[in-house]
Amino acid sequence: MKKETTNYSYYFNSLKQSPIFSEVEDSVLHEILKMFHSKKYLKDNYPLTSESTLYNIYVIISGRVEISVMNFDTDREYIIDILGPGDIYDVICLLDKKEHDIIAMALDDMELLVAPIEVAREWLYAHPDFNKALLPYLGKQLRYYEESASDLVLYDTWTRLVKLILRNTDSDTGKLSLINDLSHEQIAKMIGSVRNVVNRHIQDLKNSQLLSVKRKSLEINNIQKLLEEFKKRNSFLT
Amino acid sequence: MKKETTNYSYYFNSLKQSPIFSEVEDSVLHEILKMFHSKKYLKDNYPLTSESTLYNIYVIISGRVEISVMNFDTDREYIIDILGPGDIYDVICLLDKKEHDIIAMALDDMELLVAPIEVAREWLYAHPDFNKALLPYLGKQLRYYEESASDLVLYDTWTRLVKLILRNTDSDTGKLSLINDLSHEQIAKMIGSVRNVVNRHIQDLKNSQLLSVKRKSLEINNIQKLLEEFKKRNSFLT
DNA sequence: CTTGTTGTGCAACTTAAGTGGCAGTTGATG
DNA sequence: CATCAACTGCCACTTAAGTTGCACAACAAG
Repeated sequence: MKKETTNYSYYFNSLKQSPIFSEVEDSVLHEILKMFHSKKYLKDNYPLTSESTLYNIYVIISGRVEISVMNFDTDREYIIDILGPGDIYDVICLLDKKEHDIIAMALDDMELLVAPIEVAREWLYAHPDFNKALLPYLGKQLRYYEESASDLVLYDTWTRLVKLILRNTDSDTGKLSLINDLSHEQIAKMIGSVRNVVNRHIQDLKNSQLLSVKRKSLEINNIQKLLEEFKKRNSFLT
Repeated sequence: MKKETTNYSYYFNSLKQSPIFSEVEDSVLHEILKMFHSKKYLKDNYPLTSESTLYNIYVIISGRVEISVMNFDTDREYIIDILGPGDIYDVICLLDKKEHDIIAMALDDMELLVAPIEVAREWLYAHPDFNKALLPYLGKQLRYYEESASDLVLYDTWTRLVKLILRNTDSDTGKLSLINDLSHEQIAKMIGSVRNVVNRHIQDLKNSQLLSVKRKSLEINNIQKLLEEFKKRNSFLT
């Protein structure tokens, strides 16, 4: 992308806001942005195929991508993660150069930056700031995946659902973000369960006045009471 | 550790065999080894506390460590991973400096190398070879955790058990390694199930002549037949 | 050799979670 | 504004997986 490109400074500032690029010096960031070009995708499209991530690296500028895996024998699906602005994809391919067989679907209309992944690997050595900022990002990913697996084994579906809700609640406003507009089906796939079970729990939470439920929208009524109920069921988690 | 230390060359060669240090130049590796000292722990001890991993980094020279998490309300335990010679612990703390609350138990008598973790963080920048070798290691970890979570959602206990067995089978000798001497209880905790269920499946596999079972020992009788049975139950995994 | 501990096999049972089905609602689309 | 697809709420039902309990075997330690 050339400096003259329309929206150049918009993309530059977007990168600046990503934790991975924010520590990189402006001059280096201009250097890096040179190698990117922008792409747009519409909601419900599949912008990041397993093939393309072997050769390209993507930075999300706006919109969300749902990353999932399928069992085609049972038609069961598990949403591993939802990526948003500032996230890099696919970080695993960046590290080990192997194919990563997943399904990536756009949850919103999206803007991405794309660059050859081999070039991004060079940045790791040419730009220590980039390298240095990537490591904590990887740590966060490792913790997230590790906790996902642990939760699936150690907690029941009610607890996993409420953990998901609490994790995505803005502590200031008390509003849900990132998952606020998902269907029960999608929520179920995020916690490794099925729509029906999630719906049962949501009805219970609604009946105990803890949640307000509308089509594709959850809202916490009383976060204190919700936390209390959570602790009652899982006393050891303090 | 000084060059004069007994077993210095033994430790040096052990590091050389770890994928993370094998690419590091000898002179640099001597530099690195300077900062380590060795420690021994006996089977069934807890060598790596969550506290100690904030300040220290460990490299396993011999023996295995079982990494697990607990739900103290239900007494359920999940064995996240088993680390062996060449593995670093705790890689997550190395990346993000935060506490990692897990239980690490020695499965064998063990030798470890210990160094201050802050020093190891400096190596990342001082020694590009070390940095470069760490990244694929992190990629492997990410894939492993991601697959663990996916498996828990997408596959039944039989499939998870057989996947565990197959993953730990040496493709040359056909023998089990790493998990060969675990109890059914431990195997269950690795696949997120319970002893009783694992035992049921193992009896079935024994009755179909696929496994030989002794106390704390599993052996595959006919890997071809086992793979066939596996495919029959999970046709889409080719 | 005896004793105690840990691991294994097996059976009866309970239950959380998943399946299937359907009616009613909502919102998007032409 | 009529139609259709997607989402939701609620049933009754099934089942894989987990629980409890116990007898016996293997091994380790004194």
